[in-house]
Amino acid sequence: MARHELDSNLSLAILGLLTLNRMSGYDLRKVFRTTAMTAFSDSPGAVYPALRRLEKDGLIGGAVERKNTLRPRRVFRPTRRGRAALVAFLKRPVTREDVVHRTDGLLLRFAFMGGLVDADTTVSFLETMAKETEGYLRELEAQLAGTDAGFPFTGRAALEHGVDVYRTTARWARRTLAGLKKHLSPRGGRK
Amino acid sequence: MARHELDSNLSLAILGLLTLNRMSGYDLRKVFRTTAMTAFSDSPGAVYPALRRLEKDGLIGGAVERKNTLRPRRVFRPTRRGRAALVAFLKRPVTREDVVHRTDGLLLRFAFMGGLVDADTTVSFLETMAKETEGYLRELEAQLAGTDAGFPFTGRAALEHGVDVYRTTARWARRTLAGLKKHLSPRGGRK
DNA sequence: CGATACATGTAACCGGTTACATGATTTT
DNA sequence: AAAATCATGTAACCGGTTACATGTATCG
Repeated sequence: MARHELDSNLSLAILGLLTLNRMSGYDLRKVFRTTAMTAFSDSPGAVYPALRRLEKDGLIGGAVERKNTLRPRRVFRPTRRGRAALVAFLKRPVTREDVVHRTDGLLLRFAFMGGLVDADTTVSFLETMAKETEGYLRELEAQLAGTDAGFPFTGRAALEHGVDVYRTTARWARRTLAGLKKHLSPRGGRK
Repeated sequence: MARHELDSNLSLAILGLLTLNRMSGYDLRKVFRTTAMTAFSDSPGAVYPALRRLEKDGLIGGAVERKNTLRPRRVFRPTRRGRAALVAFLKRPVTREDVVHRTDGLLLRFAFMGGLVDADTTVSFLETMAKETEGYLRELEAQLAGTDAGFPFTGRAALEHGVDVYRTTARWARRTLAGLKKHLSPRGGRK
C-alpha cells in the first residue's frame, strides 16, 4: 500500500491541473514543457505512469475522445474521490518539515487552493507557512552568525543564498496574505 | 557506465566535504542532520551506498581507524582522481538548464569552489550564473505579465513566488560577485 | 541500568530518467 | 517530401526512502 495516494509532486500537479481542465497525457506534457511548471518532467516515462497510478487509485478517469479516428486520445478528469483526495491533501497542516524540505510541494498546494478550499483555510495556510518560514529563517541566521573563521568565502556565500531565499519566501507569504485579505474583504468579496 | 561519476548532488556533497575533512559515513550523516545541509539525506540507506559508489569509481578511499577496538570506523578521503574529478565538475560551464532545473547543484558547486579552483573561474561562474538567472527571470516575468483573467489568485501568487526567488538568486549572484572582487583585490589578496 | 549516541550495513520498494518504439497529422 | 507536432506507450536502470538488523560505548 502506498503511503498516500498522491505519491509525488508530479501526481499532485496532474490531479490539480485535471481539476482545472480535462486534459490528455500529451496536453499535460505540453503544460510541463511550455509553462512555468518546468519543475515537472514532461517525459512520457513520467507522465503516463503517473496517470495510470492515479487511475488505478480511482482518483481520475479517462475517456477516449475521437474514438473512431486514427488518432484517438484519452482525456482525463478527476473522480469525486479524486477531488476529495485533492482537497484533503491541500488542507493538510503546514509543518516546519514542509517548509524546510518540501517548499515546492507547499507552493504547489497553494497554487491549487483557489476555488477548491475556503478562504479561511487559505489564510491560515499562509499564516502558518509565514510563521514556520520565519522560525527556520532565524535558525539559519543563527547558524550563519555562528560560522566564520576557517569557513571559506564561497561556502559562507552559499549559506547566505539559502538565507536570502527563505527570507524571500517569508516576505512573499506575508505579502500574499495581505493581498489575499484585500482580495476577499472589500465589498462582498469574490469566490 | 554511469553518465558521469558524480551521479547526484549527494555524491557531490560527500566528495566536497571529504575534500575539506576526512570523515566517516557516520560523520557525514551527522553533518547532513545537524547543519544547513539538510537538503541531503542522513539516512544510512543513502549515505553508505553513495560512499561505496564513490569508492568503486576510485574517487575516494577508506581507511579503517581504531582497527583493533570493538567499534572501528572507516574514514574516507578523496583520491587524486577524486580531487581531479571534483575540480573538473566544479569548472563545468553554467548553463540556463542549470539555472532553471539545478539551482541546488549550482549552489553546491559554488560552495566548494573556495580553495579548489582559481578566482577567475569563480568570478566567471558567478557572472554566467547572474546573466542566465536574469535571462530566465525576464522570461518568467513576461509569462506572469501575459497571465491574468481566469487565472485564480493563488495560482498567480505561486508564480510570483517563483519570480521572487529567481530575482533573489540573481541579486545574490551580483552581490556575491562584488563581495568576491573586494575579497580578492585590495592588497595582495588572500588565497 | 536505561537511554542516547556511535557505527555500519542490507533489502524491498518507488518514482523519475533515459532511451526506444510506433504511427498519424499538419505545416512548411 | 521532409519536418514538426500529435499521441501513447514500454523497459532498463538508477538513486533515495523506509525499514530492518546488529552491536558497542557513553552518559545520566
